[in-house]
Amino acid sequence: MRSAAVEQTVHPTEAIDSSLPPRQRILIAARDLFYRFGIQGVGVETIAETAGTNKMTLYRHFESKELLVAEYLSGLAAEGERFWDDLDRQYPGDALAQINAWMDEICNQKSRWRDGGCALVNAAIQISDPDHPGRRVIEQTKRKHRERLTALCLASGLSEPQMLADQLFLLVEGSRVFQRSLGPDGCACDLRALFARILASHEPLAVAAP
Amino acid sequence: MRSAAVEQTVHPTEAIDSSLPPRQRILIAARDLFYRFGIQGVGVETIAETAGTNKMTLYRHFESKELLVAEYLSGLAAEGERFWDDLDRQYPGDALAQINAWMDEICNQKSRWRDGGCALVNAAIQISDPDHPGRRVIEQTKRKHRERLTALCLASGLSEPQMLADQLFLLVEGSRVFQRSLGPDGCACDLRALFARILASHEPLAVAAP
DNA sequence: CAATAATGTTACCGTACGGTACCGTTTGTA
DNA sequence: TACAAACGGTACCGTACGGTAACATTATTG
Repeated sequence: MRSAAVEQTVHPTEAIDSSLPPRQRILIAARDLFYRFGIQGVGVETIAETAGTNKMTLYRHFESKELLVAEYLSGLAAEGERFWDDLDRQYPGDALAQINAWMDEICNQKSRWRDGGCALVNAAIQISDPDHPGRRVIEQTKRKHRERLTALCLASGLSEPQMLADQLFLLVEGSRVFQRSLGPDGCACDLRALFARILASHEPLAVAAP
Repeated sequence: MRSAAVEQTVHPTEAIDSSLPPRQRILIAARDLFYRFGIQGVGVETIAETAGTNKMTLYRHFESKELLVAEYLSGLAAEGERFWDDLDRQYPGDALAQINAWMDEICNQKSRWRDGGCALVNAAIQISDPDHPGRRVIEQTKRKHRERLTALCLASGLSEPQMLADQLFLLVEGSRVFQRSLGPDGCACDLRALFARILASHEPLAVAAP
């Protein structure tokens, strides 16, 4: 990343709360910058400066850039986990409601995810080294998310639950990555309609045409 | 990319036909290396050496790395276009057969695409600069592929063709990117079964349970 | 206050990269 | 054979990056 790219950006990385401990500020900065400019597109120096500190302090908290990346990804994983847990807490025992809430959350992306795709997927593509410590995090997290959705579908009483889960899961993965391919102005597909259609086609009682 | 990474790779980039003109060899090398190690993960020097030439000759044929990347992407786009054209030539007028052949091709990935996801998607994620000359190629190509699939679905006589197309398209995008998130050993979903299920649910005559 | 830990500052090292200048060598072709 | 175009080789420039050393400064805490 040319340091110029930081300055000219529309979101100049709104100042990070300077009362936070440096380590946390660094993670916040890393999260923002890695997501916007890519892992290889951001240098540690830029991260430190964005965090209101310097490279030395960064290296006192993180052994290497690789491990900083791994912790960045772990943070995303934890956030995802929290999201699923909240769903379960919000609609306990009601799998279908949880699925619907999950879909709503996906459609209202702007809040939790920005329009640059799934950060874990992006990282998976930006990290070519198979031994990178972040890869484990990505693989485990993605696997777990799929399993949680599968469990919900199984509990929902809908037909062919495994297929339903895969269909929904891949649809979301595809939708987010397609958005990224089209650029910020490219209008993607109508996810809400697709969700509804898929759910309907998995209704346990076969709904025949009138 | 550490040059060590090239040596230790299992596929040491099987030698490129040295009778080809340098420009073509460079594009072949670039295609292989960009795909395996990422665009930012490969230096021009490595590309030139892999192509059996040197950096100077590379810069005699390509103004900059950016433009080399753009041409790399254009090559992928052209190949995709050829694929769709071949489909139409192979099953002229039979949209459903073309759709099925497309699905087969996707499922037999290993031939045309390797197991590292769609190169265009990967590039879209690896290129953060919105003014990169490769972005136009990516956006146009992805849009066009979606349109071609939509056209086929419209001509197929299946119900709700636009939704069907989006469902299939996003499913494929998601499947390939999910594979990348899981790593080479992670078993993905059963695409064939999902395809069949989706097609069945779009049969124009409502098929009721017996 | 004293002592210790955490942070800031600056300078630096080694390496890799994108890109270019210069010159020698091959190749094709009139 | 002669000449021009294309190619190979090498050295180099400027910059950026990951990472470290050494020291000054501030906070904590007893």
